[in-house]
Amino acid sequence: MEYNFSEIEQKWQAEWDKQAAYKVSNESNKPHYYVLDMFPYPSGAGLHVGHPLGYIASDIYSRYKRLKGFNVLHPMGFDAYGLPAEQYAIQTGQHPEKTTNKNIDRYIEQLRKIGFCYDWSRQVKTCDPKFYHWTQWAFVQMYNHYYDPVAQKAKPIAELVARFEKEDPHWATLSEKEQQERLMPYRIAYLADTKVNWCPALGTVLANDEVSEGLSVRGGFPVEQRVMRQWCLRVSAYAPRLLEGLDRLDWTDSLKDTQRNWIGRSEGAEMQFNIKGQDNPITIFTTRADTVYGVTFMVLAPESEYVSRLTTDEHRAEVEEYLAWVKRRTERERIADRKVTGVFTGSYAINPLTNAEIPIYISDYVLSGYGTGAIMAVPAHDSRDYAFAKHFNLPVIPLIEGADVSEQSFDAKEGIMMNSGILNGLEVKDAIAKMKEYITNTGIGRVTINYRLRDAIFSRQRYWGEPFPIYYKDGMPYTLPEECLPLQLPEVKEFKPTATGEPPLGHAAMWAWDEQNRKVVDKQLIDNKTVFPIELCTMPGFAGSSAYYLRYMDPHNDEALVSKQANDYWRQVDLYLGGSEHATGHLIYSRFWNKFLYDLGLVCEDEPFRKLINQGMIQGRSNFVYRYIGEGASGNLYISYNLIGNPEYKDKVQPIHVDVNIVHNDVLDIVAFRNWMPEYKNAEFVFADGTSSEVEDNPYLGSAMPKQYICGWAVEKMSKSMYNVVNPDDVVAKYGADTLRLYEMFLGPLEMSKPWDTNGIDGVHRFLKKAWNMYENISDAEPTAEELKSLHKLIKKVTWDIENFSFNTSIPAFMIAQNELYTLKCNKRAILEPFAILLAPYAPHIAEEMYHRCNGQGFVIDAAWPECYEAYLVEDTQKYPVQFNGKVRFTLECPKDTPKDEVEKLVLAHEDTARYLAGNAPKKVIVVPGRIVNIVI
RNA sequence: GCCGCGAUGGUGGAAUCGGUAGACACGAAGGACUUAAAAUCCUUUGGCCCGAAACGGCUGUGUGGGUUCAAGUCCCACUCGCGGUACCA
Repeated sequence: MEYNFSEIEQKWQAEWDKQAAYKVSNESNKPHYYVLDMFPYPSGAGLHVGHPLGYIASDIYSRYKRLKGFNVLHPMGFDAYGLPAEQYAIQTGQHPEKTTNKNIDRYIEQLRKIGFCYDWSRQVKTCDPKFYHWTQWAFVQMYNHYYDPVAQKAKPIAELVARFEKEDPHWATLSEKEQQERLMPYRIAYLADTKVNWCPALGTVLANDEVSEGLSVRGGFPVEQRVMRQWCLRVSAYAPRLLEGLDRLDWTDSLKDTQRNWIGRSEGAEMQFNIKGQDNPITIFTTRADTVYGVTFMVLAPESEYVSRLTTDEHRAEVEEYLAWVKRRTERERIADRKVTGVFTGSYAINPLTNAEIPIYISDYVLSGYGTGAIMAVPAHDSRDYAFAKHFNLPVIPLIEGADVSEQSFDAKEGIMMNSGILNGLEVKDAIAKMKEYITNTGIGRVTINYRLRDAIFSRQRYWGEPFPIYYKDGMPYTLPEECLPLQLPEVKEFKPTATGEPPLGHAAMWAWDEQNRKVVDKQLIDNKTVFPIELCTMPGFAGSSAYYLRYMDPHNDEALVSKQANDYWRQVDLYLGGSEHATGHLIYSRFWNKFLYDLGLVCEDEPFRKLINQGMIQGRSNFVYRYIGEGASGNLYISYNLIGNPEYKDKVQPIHVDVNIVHNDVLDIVAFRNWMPEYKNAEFVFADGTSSEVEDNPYLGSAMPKQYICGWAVEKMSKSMYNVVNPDDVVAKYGADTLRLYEMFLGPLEMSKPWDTNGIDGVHRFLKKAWNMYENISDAEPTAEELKSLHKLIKKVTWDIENFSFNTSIPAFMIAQNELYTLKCNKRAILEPFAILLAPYAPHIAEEMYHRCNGQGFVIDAAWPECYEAYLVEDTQKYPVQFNGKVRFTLECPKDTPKDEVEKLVLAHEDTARYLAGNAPKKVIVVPGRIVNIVI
């Protein structure tokens, strides 16, 4: 009976569809479990074999949970807004919606072939007005709330207004515009002039997590700093809760650490330094209050608000020149060229403890966005201050005993203080505490906590994103009424910025808000009395992905993002799978967004993702042919990889990428190679045996055997240009979805990055074939002890593996069990039916067919997970009582038919162990698996 | 620089609580079947050594130390690789 995988897979996929086997209900008396994959951005290239890795893992877990009797929510959708579709639209004029939908269709088709148990009826896509309705709605809520730092939660802006009305007699006298301006800095979604990452090539601003080393993450274009009026989200207000919440999550330590670093909590103190000849002091932030006696200068960030006040007339020209120079530099230049620069302001500060006069400088190594944008410089104990001091010849005062600061600073937070007045003789840790106490008591400063996490810039000067439900009246923003949402993305003639530099929505004709009639109208009607302009920016990519997991709970609800009942039932994502690259972006924003909704009482859990697993990246495994470029080279001759180290070819070959799809087990298909590209049409080879003739005479009948050309290989990123992209469709066509699923898991631990190497897929395919063959003539006979042992070993192992996400080690267990059962010629239903159920999460199609061959009723996906009975696993052993040195009596457990002299040998072999055990008097210790030594004294 | 992770045969990897290192698979070599090939099946496969034979000996998990009756696993120092982050005061 042949294993016809494509027939089996098509049959069961159709059957599951027909019976809506994966449709999930929100009403069930079963326990609930929510398994989620990070939804993909549907790129034009389609899925490659790396994408499904996490999906397969989560699918296995979902199916297992279902077999364990849970009502499992396992949905899939699409993060449909994104730059590539818009860039493509600018180049080709094709509407991004069209290309996006096309890509989504392709993704769905590819995903369906792999046999995932998604409830497709719950599919979401972020560019659907029914979906972004709730993205816009959440934004409106953020606009209408402020963060109360005392209560540590978001509250309606109306409460703030009420407070102003009550406490501030001025409030009533303010104009509406003035009132709005006053409220703006409190709102959770607010407009502000901020320094942003502007990417000229993309024509948009980017969030911090979208920039890496001065280049945009998408596209790698240079980014520069600019001050612009932008929508921002007050993520920083949630920093303490985002940090604290990590302790309650079942995430890996490395991911939590990444988030902790990104949030960047640091305890320190703000201190005030008086300015010589001025009334107002300046405030600095430091974590080293203990070093205040060693301050020899102060430094301001170039953008600091103190700069203009502290610059004296005689230094003004020099300062302005420096500021202009700093402004001209791109972020990238600043990172690449880190030489010491700076300029003296002409002013002096007074050290509050020593009363020394210390010069105030400006330098771009101080950042305006962190702390107060001004520092006290302690060159002896900070390497950056040290470099600055050396460059400008400023004094260095060592504060820690025994620290040599003649060559470099001593940055470590340890040692005994000296030259430090009241702190002398104290350990650094105690000195910090004492100085904090001192400055608090004297009013010089106060203890504060600083966070590195900044507010998220929420505007994008792009077309393909969610429009802001905002219009402008008298220069101030107003939200559209909630019942008018969603504000649909309008059509535009062009996807580029307008001639006047407005974002692409500037091209939209129907883009004005008629306040009285509550509808979108032609922008020519704008009169700023009843008809107003609408916001031209759109929301960033993370807007739609921040709460999508809630939408799956109740995807067709037109009244709310998610109903109270649906949210109360599913609560939160129990298991979330995705790449670790989202650690500082999506996973922060989602947590923030969820906490905000929690504050509003709209969701019942304040953390969205209880357990999170990062699957590793699948890298490409490229293959190479080696073109001969030595003497007399025709440019047409390719040397087999095993020969390129030989003297005649060494350093005379050039590696060339070859399509991995025409290479099998590193052996090149030479016919396919010649047909691959015209330039290889006449390719000639030196084969693995060192000869050039393509065939070998066959001793039988003189027919010809082709010879082998071996390709080299390397691990690289999976990409078209390296010709190492493997398409899951091809693998499914050749081996079947079940083999693909099994093999992706077999490749290695889920969380590790590893190259995709098709070599070896035959192994798991063979396993399925062999397993399949056991299901030919099924008997009702009673299983033997051996058969039961084999099965229950497998149950124990596979159950453990799935619960611990160690999917890769299950496949060998299946192979071993299959082998044992095959050797026992086992064809018994009592064994084979549970075997099929165990296999079902991994290889659902073949398992379904196997299950039905055992006369299983219904679907295998609804069967009950078999239970492991330890009684079947007991080793067949016998106990031998032994005397040792006349003092210690122990029982040796070993296989039943071990001869007597063998037992004695075993005892002697463990003499040391026995002696040790006797001395420490333990009860029972495993010496060697299967041979247990019980010591009784 | 800082934080995190990793290093085991020709290859991917296993060893789940400190207890027979190399499971399982690929590849390779040899064999069976076959006119031949594919498919399938069987044997061998970390290295070295002794031997007529073996349930034989030695060595072996990046390097150097340590703890332990026992270390791939724990501790210290280092080397290399990967990922994140970077003037965060």
